[in-house]
Amino acid sequence: MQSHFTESEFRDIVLTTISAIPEGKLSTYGAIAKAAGYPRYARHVGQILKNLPAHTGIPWHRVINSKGTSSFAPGSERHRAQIQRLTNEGHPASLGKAHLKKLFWPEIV
DNA sequence: GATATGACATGTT
DNA sequence: CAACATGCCATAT
Repeated sequence: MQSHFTESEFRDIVLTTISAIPEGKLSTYGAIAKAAGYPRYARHVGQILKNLPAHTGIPWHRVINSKGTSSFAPGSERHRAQIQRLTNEGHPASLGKAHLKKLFWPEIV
């Protein structure tokens, strides 16, 4: 696969995939990458979301790391925002791996 | 090209 | 459970 990123094909499919996460469910960077058809591109999923505008329809807050935690620096604005929204959608403050597995979203678009 | 850097993941200590 | 080590791969310097 060489650099698909030039055409932003990867970016589009990733955002589409994330948009498909049902409310109340969660997913991880790795799972999104995989579902999008790019295994091992977990870091890049993060890179894409990082450059995402603050106000967007993309449910970026439903994407967390494999530990079940927000991948932000504690105390940062986005970190709180994510936790806030997740709590809002009915998730416990601290997500264990078991919990994460239950609410996981493994579907292919 | 070489090195450093990431909203990551997984396996060992 | 936490800290560390490796693997991963595009981007930036």
